[in-house]
Amino acid sequence: MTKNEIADVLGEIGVLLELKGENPFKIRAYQSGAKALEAIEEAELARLISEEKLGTVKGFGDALVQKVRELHTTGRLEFFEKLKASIEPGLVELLQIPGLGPKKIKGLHDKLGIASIAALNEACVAGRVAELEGFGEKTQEKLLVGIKNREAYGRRHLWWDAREVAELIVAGLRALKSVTRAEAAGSLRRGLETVGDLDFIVAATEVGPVVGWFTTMAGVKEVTAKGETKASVRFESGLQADLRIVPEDQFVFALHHFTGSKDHNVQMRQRALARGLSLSEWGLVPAEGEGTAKIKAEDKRLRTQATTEAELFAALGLGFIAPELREGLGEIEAAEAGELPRLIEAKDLRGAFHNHTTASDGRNTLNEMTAAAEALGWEYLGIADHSKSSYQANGLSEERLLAQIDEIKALNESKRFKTRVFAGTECDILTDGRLDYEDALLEKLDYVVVSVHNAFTQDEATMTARIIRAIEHPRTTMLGHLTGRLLLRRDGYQVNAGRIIDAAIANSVAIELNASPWRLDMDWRHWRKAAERGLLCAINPDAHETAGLEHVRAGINAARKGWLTKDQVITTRSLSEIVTWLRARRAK
DNA sequence: GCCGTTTTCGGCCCGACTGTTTTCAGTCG
Repeated sequence: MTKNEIADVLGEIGVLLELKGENPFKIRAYQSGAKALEAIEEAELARLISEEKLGTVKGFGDALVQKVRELHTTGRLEFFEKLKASIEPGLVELLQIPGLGPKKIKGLHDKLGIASIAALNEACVAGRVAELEGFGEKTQEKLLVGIKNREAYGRRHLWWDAREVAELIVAGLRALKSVTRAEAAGSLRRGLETVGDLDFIVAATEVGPVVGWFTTMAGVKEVTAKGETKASVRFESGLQADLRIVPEDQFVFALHHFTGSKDHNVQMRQRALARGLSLSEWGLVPAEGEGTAKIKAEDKRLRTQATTEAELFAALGLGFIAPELREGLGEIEAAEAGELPRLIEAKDLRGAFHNHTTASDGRNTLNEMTAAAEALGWEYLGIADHSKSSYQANGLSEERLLAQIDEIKALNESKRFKTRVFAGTECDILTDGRLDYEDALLEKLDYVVVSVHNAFTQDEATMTARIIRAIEHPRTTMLGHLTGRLLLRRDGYQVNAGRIIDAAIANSVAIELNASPWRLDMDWRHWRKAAERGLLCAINPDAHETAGLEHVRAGINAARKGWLTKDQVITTRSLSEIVTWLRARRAK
């Protein structure tokens, strides 16, 4: 069984144990085990298991080591199967209804036999839920609303879309007279590829006008909460936004708390406790110990003062941890050791390689795309239109590609733009791993991006071998979207990422971080280790129109989440360095 | 189930909110 499949099983065990009313810390152990597993590479896991070293990884004790080993070697886990059989499958989906946790679900199941959302809906409508002990009219009403909202608004939103909305809201909040500070927090600030809802933290001298503006801004469909210090609204799109207003001296603590992630916060609080301090959204105060009086949060003399997050981290002996790194994946240890990466920034980018024009399925011409790249200050723009087999995308025949090469050559010679254009292709990887053009034609190009666009249902071994064969082709420069996933729409094809990364490193082929907001592929979770081992990243917007070039911003985000530095990203290099790099690759 | 400058047991992050109760359990972030 693969690493990700094992992680899924561990996560599922956590959910099932939750429904069983198990010890929350046991549940957490499974969940953190699942998460830790995701951060390990496939081959690394195999090595740890065969050398019996998995137990040395933080979070894996005897029980988890045994279970992971059983799953890895046999693909099954008796414990899991028995557990699954002991719980009605419908109960799991009930956890998705806000207000329902394991205890209430157990009550509903034991007393009313409810084991599905449909059955819950029926019981609520019939008024049977309100009669239960521990439930009431209001709970019943809330559950009905929750069921309805789940259907209408249950989905997450692309980071890109959420960011657009959030930037307008932050600007609006900052423009209010009583607002001294305003920031977006949550998974949006951490740059996660999809966002559940928006969180805004505001410091203000007066609460009323802020809540008033927030609940009446354009696009608000429904005000779901409105109080003294917080408010929640829902937009037409289904996106929900929460506002929290705090005194100025608490702003940094609230911002840090609501930025999360949860795992990061847990580790930060543990660290605080180890130093005799208690960290919360309200501040950093001496922890209550045996026999000491309860610390009043209002006692300012005891509170740590911080006006920036850097000061908050410093108070716990840490360097500033960028929001993108706050996933509880080792950033605190790195900060303590002074080994945080100097993360790539948007201004570091000098160009990109994977872009389309009207020659295939793009919506802007070569000239328009080049003008747009020049406006962004890019030193170079790579054009990689689809190859002939991508018939649905108007892929280029040999003749048309040759004509495009000439067109690009003429454009460069005309010196019409400061931006240098490279002639490339997004060459289909055929089902058996061969490339879609003959070598003689590929020779004429500055570079070659290879991508999978068909036969998505091949099994993992076949797909992996197919891609590796393409990577081993001497003319291949970089691999396009590793999995072909479309966020919130479809999963990627099955690939063994570890083996493909190995092959790319061995063949000096870069892997693309496709910056299209609905791709962000290869996933940020792979990048840290892959880059440490020497894999080069190319942040490519996969632009199909001029506006699409700006998607590199989403790619920068994902790269930062993957701990990438400027040096690890080829598209930060200058034009002359790129020319040298491409020439060296062609000579290999 | 994990873990150890309070180490092999007894902790494990913290506080608000809600709805239900009449002092608090459950849920949420």
